[in-house]
Amino acid sequence: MDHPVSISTENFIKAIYKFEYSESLDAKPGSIARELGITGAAATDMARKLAVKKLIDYKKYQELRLTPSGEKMALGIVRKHRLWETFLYRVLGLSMHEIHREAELLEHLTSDFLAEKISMFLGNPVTDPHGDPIPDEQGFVQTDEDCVQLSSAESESEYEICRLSGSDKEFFDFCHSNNLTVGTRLRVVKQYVRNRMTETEVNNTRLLLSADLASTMFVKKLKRY
Amino acid sequence: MDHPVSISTENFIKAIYKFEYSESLDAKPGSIARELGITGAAATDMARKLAVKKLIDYKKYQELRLTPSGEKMALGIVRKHRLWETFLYRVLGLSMHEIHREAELLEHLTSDFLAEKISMFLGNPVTDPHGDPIPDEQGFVQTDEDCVQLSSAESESEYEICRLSGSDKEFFDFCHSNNLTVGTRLRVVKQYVRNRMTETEVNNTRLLLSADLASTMFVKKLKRY
DNA sequence: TTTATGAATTAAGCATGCTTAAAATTTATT
DNA sequence: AATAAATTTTAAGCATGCTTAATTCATAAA
Repeated sequence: MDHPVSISTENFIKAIYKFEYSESLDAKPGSIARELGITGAAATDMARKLAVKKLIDYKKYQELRLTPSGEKMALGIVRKHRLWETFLYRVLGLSMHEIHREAELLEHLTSDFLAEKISMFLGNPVTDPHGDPIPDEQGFVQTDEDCVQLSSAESESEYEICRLSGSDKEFFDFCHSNNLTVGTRLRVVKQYVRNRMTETEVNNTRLLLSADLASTMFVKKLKRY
Repeated sequence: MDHPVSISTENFIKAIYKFEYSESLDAKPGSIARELGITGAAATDMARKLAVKKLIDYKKYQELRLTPSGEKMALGIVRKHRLWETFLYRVLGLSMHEIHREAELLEHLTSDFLAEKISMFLGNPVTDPHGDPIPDEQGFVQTDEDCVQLSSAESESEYEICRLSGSDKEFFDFCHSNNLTVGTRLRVVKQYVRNRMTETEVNNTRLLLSADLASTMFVKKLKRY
């Protein structure tokens, strides 16, 4: 009953998953197409096919939504992706942007069997090096409710970085040169809603971050004791 | 100049490579098709396409032969396969038949970059757990000239197993239950050429091996001092 | 409310990698 | 050497995953 699917399908499902749970992005064919580097026509086409396979719910001109079985598939892919990232980072010592690039490929040809072996080897980690949660074997994600996108954090409050979900080298170069890592403390100065920017103070430096950037960074309110 | 190729193409190239250097197998479309589980028609079709891409030399009704660039590609895939096998065996502790199954998939989505990292991590090994040689980065294979297929070994001579190139569970079950590992000593009693069988004596036991089996086992003449 | 703009959809077409069925060719057998 | 058997090739067809171009639809602006 568990027919294997193509790499294209897996990437499509993964993109929908990503967009479904993003506040700033919608899961319409156009966005998915942009994400995957294909035309909108191809995305519509794929949407129809995946609907037939009961992996997504699809009504014309509406947003794409994963069915339970589609979501299960997405979580399986995300699990493999993040396990590989953790493994490549911890064991082979690859850098943050390298692990993403390699995991992006390996995730598709990794058996459930191998994923378990990797997970066990790593001591069944619950987050990857970015701080992103790793779904468990049953697809259960341990979400940190206190963790919000920096772009929607409260002004004039103290936070601690809990996830840096970016993937490209530029992102990590930026983080590195500003001493931004998981655990770094910062203060949200002001949200410029209209201009889609977030002003923060980190290490005595003011940073004005675009919403695109600020939405890949997750923060948690700092509780002082 | 180094266009990426599909997984189907990689497997096809790899099959030709395997058959080209096998004494008992020919590299004609039919054999390749059988190996890959596709029809002969599909194999002929693919042969024409790969010839256009200058990866193989192909003349109708003739054996398929890799061009230098095809061979380079084959060696790259074999390198990744054997590096993964070694890695999965040593690091994750998978068994002999499991490493083959997983490496068979991973090899196709492994970048040259990652292959180097794995190789370095392992201390640039020159053979995998089967004893098969791992081509180096430039595609150079360190072949052991003394190592021959058991099926073509000399009668009434003492040998030592240097490679067990099988891949399926049954093969390793057989090896295990007869105490056959790399390094095991054996005596070739007689080659039954017509009936394609090899008679050996190992651990005081007579074994009659089919040519199919005996050609996946490589042995080296024992030099006594 | 009408219209303009952007997005989604449909339609037609193409390359890949297969299939089955029929024809051509080689190889083996007698 | 003639014929039978096996293999290879060709031909036609199909699903996948894309493309471009034309069309339809939704929405936001006038």
